[in-house]
Amino acid sequence: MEKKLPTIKEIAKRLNISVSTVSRALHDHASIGLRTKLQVKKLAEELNYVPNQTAIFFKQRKTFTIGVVLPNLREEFFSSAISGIEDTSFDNNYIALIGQSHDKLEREKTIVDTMKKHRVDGLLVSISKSTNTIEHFEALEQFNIPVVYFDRVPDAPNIHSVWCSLYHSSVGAINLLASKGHKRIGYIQGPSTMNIKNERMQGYQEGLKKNKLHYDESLVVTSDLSADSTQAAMEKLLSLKNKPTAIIAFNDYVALDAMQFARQKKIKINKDIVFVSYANLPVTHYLETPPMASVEQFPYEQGVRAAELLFKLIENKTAEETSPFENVVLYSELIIH
Amino acid sequence: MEKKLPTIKEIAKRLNISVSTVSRALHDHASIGLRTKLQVKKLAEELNYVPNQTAIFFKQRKTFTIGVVLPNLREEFFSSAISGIEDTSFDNNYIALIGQSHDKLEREKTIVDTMKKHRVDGLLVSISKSTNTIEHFEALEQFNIPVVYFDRVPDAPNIHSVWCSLYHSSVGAINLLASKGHKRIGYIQGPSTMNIKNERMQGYQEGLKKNKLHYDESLVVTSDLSADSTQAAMEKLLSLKNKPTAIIAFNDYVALDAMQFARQKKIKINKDIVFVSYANLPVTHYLETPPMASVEQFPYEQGVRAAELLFKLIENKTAEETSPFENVVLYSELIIH
DNA sequence: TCTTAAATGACAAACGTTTGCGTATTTTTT
DNA sequence: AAAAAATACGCAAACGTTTGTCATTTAAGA
Repeated sequence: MEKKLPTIKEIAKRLNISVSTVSRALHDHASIGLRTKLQVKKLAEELNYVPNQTAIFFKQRKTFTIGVVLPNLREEFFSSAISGIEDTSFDNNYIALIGQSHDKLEREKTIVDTMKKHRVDGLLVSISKSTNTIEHFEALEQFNIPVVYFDRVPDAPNIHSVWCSLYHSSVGAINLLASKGHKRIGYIQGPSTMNIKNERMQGYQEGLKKNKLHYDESLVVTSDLSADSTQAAMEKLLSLKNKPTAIIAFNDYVALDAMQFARQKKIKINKDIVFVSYANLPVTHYLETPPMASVEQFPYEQGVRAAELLFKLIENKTAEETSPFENVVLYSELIIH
Repeated sequence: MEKKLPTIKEIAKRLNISVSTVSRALHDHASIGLRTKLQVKKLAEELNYVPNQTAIFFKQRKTFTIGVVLPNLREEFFSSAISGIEDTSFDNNYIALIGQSHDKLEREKTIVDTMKKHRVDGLLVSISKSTNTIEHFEALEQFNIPVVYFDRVPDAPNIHSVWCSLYHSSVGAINLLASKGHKRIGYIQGPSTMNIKNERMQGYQEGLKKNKLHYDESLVVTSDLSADSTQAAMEKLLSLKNKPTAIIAFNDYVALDAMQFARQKKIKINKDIVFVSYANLPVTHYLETPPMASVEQFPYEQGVRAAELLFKLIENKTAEETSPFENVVLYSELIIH
């Protein structure tokens, strides 16, 4: 039996007053007498009345819900980010809907569609690897749904975004390595399909230049981030006549895979080859031979800032102000282990 | 300007037909002529019409939304679980709202309240460490909102749950260690406040008995799971006149902290002391000296099963069938590294 | 040609709230 | 004591859909 929940109407009927009076009484409206207010509240309590938010959402045209779409919740980076998003949402009385694109454009589109249907008040997005168009996000403008991109930000004008700049830390990594005497510095880069700024590479090149080191293309290899691919990339580096003595890895996982492979090849980590990587995952602190340094990208903080920006946009929207495009840049930090 | 979105009403007006006709046309109802259907669909397309789900949710009394409340999204265990939950929700056309209790009962209650307001169709819960009552969940029954607990399941009757049994793997861990000749096996247990079954301990004791080993209370120490607390626990174990040669740790993080502390004390991991722990985090595979074995608890799978069960309950509810309480038990696996 | 049935579509109620406006009663002011 | 103001509440519309019921048109059967 789908038993009906108590409504405002029910209360009105029992008390023989009108629904509007009940509604106002519940909201402590000034025009309702004290006696009535108390009566209404008492009965509401007794009946276990809870306002039907779906009705309210519908009427107010506001859901206090935001959508978060990102590639994969299992990646520590994203789960930290969403943790920040959830905390911020909680503080602002919003709640978050989640969707994983699994790096598939089609799925990303479906999710956006679902969230649109659910009439989210705003959207937080970290785009998938295969996202080569952001039309599906831009279409949300029609619906007055602001979008804030974070971390994996599309390279497009007129967007709101929060991301973490890796440029100076990348330069810093090279400085660090150069100061230790390294001259041959390899770089395992990520897949090129990613439609985002390539600050790691820019920093790498700039760092080399600053330290008067030669940029050698053979020292740059690519991994699709899978273990196999990373191994293949390492193999290339290790087969060079002039091997690198230091390697910068796209992220900690790549570094871990690379280090494991190196160990198999009887190479001593932090002696024969040192590593620097990105992300600064907590686990690296437990390693006996951790990467020499890691670039912290503050995922939690990014989540917080992105959510804050989104809420600002949502408020502004209601206030009928058009806000200019805002792009928040956090600065990564090179953490030396 | 809050520009109004196109509605069914708008379409009706433009086409000079009634809203009901438009609605039915859009739903391919049999009683609408082909001509009209095409006309309606064409105009809907042109206007970029999207049905207002909040109106539909409201009317249908169904939101196709589920709530997920768990302690912390940053923990790999939970982020994996929620990944499974999201994948399953996606396949079933549901979407998930998330809330982190941060192991605080008060916050857990607030979240449940918010989700109730949002009229979720069901709830997935992994209780917080400080949850000593489940009244706030039981109250959802009134609202016809089914609840499925997963992993951290309260020790209460008449609930639906999905969890992973650790008993046999715990026994198995002792068997493994005993077979390697270990006679002094320490155990770093988790906080006792957790209101859930203590299968690790039961397995520990049973394993000892089976292997005719003495249960020595001094070999059992407690950590609140923080690094400091784990270190203190280790200190106790290491200060015993008769030190353990093997240690079972509450989870991988505890093991990692313990191992790090042991290393500082110049103890050789896997030589002087071996570790066995729970969770089987991917990162342990990258360690030079990983725990000897780890108990895999299948968080992703738990999420999937819990979501599946919840959807079943939601459907049944609509079908007016009362389903008996269902408790799904997955079996952990002792993974030997 | 007349009756009947099928096809097509309009009307209106309902879902639970909020809110602008109007009205009746009471209180205050002069 | 009459007028003005404050107090307390009801009426009805609106938000965007879906759906049961009823009315009209068209086609088909005899």
